[in-house]
Amino acid sequence: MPELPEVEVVRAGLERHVVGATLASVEVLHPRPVRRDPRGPSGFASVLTGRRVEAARRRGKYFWLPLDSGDALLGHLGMSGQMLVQPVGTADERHLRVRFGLTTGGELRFVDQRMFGGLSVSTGGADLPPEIEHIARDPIDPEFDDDLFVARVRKRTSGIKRLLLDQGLISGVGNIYADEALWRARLHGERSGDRLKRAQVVELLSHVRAVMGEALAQGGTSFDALYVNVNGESGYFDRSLSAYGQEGEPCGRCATPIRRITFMNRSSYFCPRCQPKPRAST
DNA sequence: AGTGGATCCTGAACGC
DNA sequence: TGCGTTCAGGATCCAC
Repeated sequence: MPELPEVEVVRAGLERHVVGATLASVEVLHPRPVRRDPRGPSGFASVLTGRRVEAARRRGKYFWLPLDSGDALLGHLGMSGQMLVQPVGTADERHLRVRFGLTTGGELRFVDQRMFGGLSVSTGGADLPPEIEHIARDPIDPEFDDDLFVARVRKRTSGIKRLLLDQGLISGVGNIYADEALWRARLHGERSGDRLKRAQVVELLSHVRAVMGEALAQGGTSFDALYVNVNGESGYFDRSLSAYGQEGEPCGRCATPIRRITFMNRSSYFCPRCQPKPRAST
């Protein structure tokens, strides 16, 4: 489940291994991953063929490769996507969806089991693809505006976990790191934004940064074989998790068993003692 | 405009 | 053994 640290590892891998190469061939093996591209699979392939990759950039969990045409190849890994650079002749991965032949030798491959991710060509999107203009900066971005984030959170009545997952407010935070940051901040995810003190939101933001920073230092999180970076190497961070996936395990602070509840059709893990559920009036 | 729930997708894990 | 159900979740879509 790639979150921002994993996507940054992928971006860095693309920068190192793909920038400077020309896409000599493009082969779409499944239409779904290019569903966002209005050109369709064949148009996607033809507009990319022969283009040179000039950079590798990222905002939140999106990455894009500006091209010598002024367009950009925009991508998102979804839940299970991978960008792999493989030698020519490497056996096809079971869920190989798109293959790019590179003039530098080797192939860039988009592999995605569940196909929540995808690729598309953004017209004139070299600087910031218009498709992702609504995505906020991430908290690692030097231009992230802390005061603006705090102010916006404190005007919203949604639960703080939903706000952390709102990519228009803050990008790059997924389910796992949201739970970890909330545990560190001792906040229940259902606490409404407008009822949090300014200092509570500031502290929560610092925990989000810390969790991301630790994951980035370790090369991203991996919980199963689904996430692999651009070279096919998995990152490991899972031993550091305090809340996510820890149902029934003792809280690291107070030893109360961690609980799991369903939220937005996914799981939320929290300590019922350190992170008390808000009362209806609070 | 903000809110909250549904939806997409595959395959591993689970229950009977 | 086999078949059906549940679960995982990022981003988008939609009704209110």
